[in-house]
Amino acid sequence: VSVYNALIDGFCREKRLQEVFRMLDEMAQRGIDPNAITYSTIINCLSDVGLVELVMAVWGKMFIKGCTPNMYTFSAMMKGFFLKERVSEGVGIWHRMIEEGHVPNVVAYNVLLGGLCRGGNTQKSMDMLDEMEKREIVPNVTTYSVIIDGFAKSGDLVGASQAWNRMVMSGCRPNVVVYTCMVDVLCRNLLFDQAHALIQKMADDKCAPNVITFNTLIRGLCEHGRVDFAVSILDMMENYGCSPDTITYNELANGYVVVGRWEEAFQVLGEMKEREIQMNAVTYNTLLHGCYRMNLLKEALQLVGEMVVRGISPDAFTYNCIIHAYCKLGKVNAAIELAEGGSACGDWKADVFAHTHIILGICDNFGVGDAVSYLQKMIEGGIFPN
RNA sequence: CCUAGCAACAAUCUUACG
Repeated sequence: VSVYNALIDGFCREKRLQEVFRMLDEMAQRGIDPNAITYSTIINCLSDVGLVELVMAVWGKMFIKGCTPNMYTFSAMMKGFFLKERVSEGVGIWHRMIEEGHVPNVVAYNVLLGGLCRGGNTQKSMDMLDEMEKREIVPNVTTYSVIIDGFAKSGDLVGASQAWNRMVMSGCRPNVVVYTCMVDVLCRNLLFDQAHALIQKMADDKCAPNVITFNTLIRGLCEHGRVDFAVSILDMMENYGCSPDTITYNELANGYVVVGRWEEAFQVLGEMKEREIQMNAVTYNTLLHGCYRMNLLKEALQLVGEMVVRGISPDAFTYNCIIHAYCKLGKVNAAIELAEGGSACGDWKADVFAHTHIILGICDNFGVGDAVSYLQKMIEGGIFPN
């Protein structure tokens, strides 16, 4: 079993699901019973890729085979529901775990708190710290980072600060992740100078900022039109011995797009090539979006061509951006053709975003009546309107 | 009794409408 578990774990890390299930079959053929580790590994993997239905199928099969879930299994299950925002089902797993007499550990709590935060209940997750104390489970730095990130995502600086204080009071030392969450919440409150200062402070705290910390600040600045300030952060990074990565440059390109400075956005692409920073689909999608905003159709087509030549596959963002452009130009039929002719588009299938663009396009060009029938067709096609 | 051995948690980029 351990050998198979190790193999399954390897395939899981590479997201090679067919092989994972092939291993399971092979085990059955050889009469080797999967154990809780096997199921936990698989459920965790499926949860990570968002296949909740499959998760539930494996979970059910585990019971049929007479295998009992342990803490790892329950945590992996919860994570699967939470990542899909199915909070009540995740909490249901939690209660079942308790009922079956398991005493949750820190990791299980961290998963639960993360789920509550995702569901918009960050305050509740903060209150759970009391419950943890009662059960004599000591929150760790991950616990606090989950909560602080929850507050950060809703822009709640007061909440984040309270969680931070509680962390410090409990004697838990912040690490780079927690600091980065604080940088994030400061940025969301437009307190860029404080975010900048915090990065300097963390170094004194024997906690070196990393590329994610800087990217967080750069993203905040770019999002709010402060792209020049963002560019200056590159120097700061250098001082801290931190090299910009693909995401850094993608953010800067987007920063220029946001303020309509498309030439400089393209210069970012040039710089990436010069410095041999790997471009990815996001890089091209960002510029593509910029092109359409600025009505640069020739450049847009060139970009798609360059993308393909470099072996970067267009993804849903790419297709949706093209569909959006077609609709804006009144070429709704071309958009529909692209959405329906998924054959030439690899794995891609039109999603809610694509259909929404088309519906808006139909409204503008053919009237609401046709849009309603299109919506009807979309629903019949299994895509639910949001 | 000792030792070894497989699994679970956190932060950063791009698309519609608002």
